[in-house]
Amino acid sequence: MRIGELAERAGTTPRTLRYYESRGLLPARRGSNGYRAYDESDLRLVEQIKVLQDFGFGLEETRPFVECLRAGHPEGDSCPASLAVYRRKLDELDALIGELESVRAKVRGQLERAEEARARLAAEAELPGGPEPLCELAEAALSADAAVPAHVTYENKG
Amino acid sequence: MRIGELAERAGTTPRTLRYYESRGLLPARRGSNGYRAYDESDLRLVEQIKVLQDFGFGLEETRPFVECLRAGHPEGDSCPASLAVYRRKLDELDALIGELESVRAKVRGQLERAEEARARLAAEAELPGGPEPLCELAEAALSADAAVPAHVTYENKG
DNA sequence: GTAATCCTTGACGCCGACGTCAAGGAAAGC
DNA sequence: GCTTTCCTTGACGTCGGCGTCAAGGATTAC
Repeated sequence: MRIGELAERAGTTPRTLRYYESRGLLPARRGSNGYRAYDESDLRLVEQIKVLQDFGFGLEETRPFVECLRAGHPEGDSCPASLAVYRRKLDELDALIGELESVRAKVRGQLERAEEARARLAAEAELPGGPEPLCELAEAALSADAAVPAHVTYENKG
Repeated sequence: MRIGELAERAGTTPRTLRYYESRGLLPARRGSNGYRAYDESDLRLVEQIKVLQDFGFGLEETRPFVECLRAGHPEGDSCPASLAVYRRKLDELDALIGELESVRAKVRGQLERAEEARARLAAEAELPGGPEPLCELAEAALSADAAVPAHVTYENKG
């Protein structure tokens, strides 16, 4: 099997497979014409990498699984090193999820506080003798130096 | 206030502040010597950006907050555009957290399955007439072509 | 005065996992 | 034989948010 077929069967691209090879994850035999030659076991390697990538594993983290398979084990996670990666990833996931939930709570708190503040301002505006109700955009336009910035200069690009 | 002082007071670096300016987030007046000149209101802008960055907001997502402050509003989230960003971020966070929890469940399942498989193999090895207990590493070393790859070729680096 | 520190702009580096383009050889269909 | 498709290597581009270095001018401390 050549690189194009392996890529198609694995649902990826030749470029990706060459990249894996460059990282030492997917060594390839060569035919007499210089073309890379793969077999079914290579398909398993690529599939293993794909599954882990979908889990959010970095390429380096897939290495123990790939080497486990290449060593002849039935599954990529038949080796202790792979299990260690699983456990480390679970810890990372727990930490990350915890942080994200903390952030979500804070953002939600900010949103609620800001909405309440706006509601208060709106209520005051309704009251007789309240402040002039200024349009959001109009307010911005009132101060001259706060006009739309036309200077947007991107780095290294003009 | 010059850029170094503002950076220090905001807990960031001059490079970062120049970067914000290049993105149109933090316009700076200039002194007669060409130095950037900032005041307390600029410190508020930078602090607003920092808070949102800590929440995981991208720089572009902080723009409505910064423009809101620059328009003279009391808070960066006093404007509807900022609230919209809050809501969008909450949705993104919910989606992301959900995905991560799904991945965590899958990884945990994989870990448990793999641990169970190893336990079964260990138990079989204990039984009389069971298979030869092969060392994890020894097994890998047995197949010659699966030896440690010494070819690790990094892209564009040798 | 002079050395140390601050400021300026410009430009390249970094990380990760590839995408994309280029120049050229091999293979496959007709 | 000819065209199209596939393969090869090499090298630059992408995205975000800066870090870091370079060359040179301004300010400040002593």
